[in-house]
Amino acid sequence: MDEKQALDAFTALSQETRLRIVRLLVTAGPEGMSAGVIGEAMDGASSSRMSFHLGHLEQAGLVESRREGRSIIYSASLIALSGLVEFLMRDCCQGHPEVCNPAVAALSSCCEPQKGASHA
Amino acid sequence: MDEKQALDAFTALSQETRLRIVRLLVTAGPEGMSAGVIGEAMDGASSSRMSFHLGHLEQAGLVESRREGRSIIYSASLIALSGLVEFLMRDCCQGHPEVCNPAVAALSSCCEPQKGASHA
DNA sequence: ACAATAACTCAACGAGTATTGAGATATTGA
DNA sequence: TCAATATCTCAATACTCGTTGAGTTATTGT
Repeated sequence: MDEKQALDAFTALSQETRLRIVRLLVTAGPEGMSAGVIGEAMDGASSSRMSFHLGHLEQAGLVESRREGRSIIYSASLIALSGLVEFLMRDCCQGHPEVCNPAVAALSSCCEPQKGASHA
Repeated sequence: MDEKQALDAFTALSQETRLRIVRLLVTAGPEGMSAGVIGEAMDGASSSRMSFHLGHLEQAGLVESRREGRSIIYSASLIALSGLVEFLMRDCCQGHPEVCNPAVAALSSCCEPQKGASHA
């Protein structure tokens, strides 16, 4: 994750519809959701609007897509989201681990950390 | 952290100068840096430009300021950054902890997690 | 092949944003 | 109080972004 990628990701996340899409796809997990189903969840957004935002998110690397029949299925890229978090918080505790730990605790609360997870 | 706060934060982070300021302040820790010193680190940005971006970041809740003599000292709000991460990644592993752990590992690598940290 | 469904592409409009430069406010030391 | 330093405020400009509506491409079942 370099600065340009991070800027693209934050730009993508700074728009209401796109932020909602990403959060929806984060909860949807690896199976993802079709563009049409996502559009209905976004107050019935038009197809061109969904296409614009989903394309934006894909170009920013935050979501991935695959075709399944007539539908295109989108899913969140957890790798990209992790990289973004790491980019933003890198070197957050130079000499002060206590100011950084709230972020670790917040993210750890999402799921039980497995001690075996490798450390990029 | 609600949706509006998150959108403001991502908007603030989606601009090159502001993203650099936040990352600089994250590494600077709680002591922070003066507006002038930050401006010099931003390729000598003009004072009005720094004021605009620092004000934007403060309004978004990502940085805090205090006056010290003639200078105004800015520091990153780790609480806000943690809240943002948690908002983005909430419910990231419904039934699939393995897809969420890379994010935890990325952030944990920032500093050694202390097992005592309370879990918001 | 044809019709229906799902999603994408494109051009145009209106709204919001970053930068600049000049000027104003706050603090300090002599 | 005066000059110097540090930062903020404001108006004008150019730039970027989101939405809309019409049209296009891809896939499926008959």
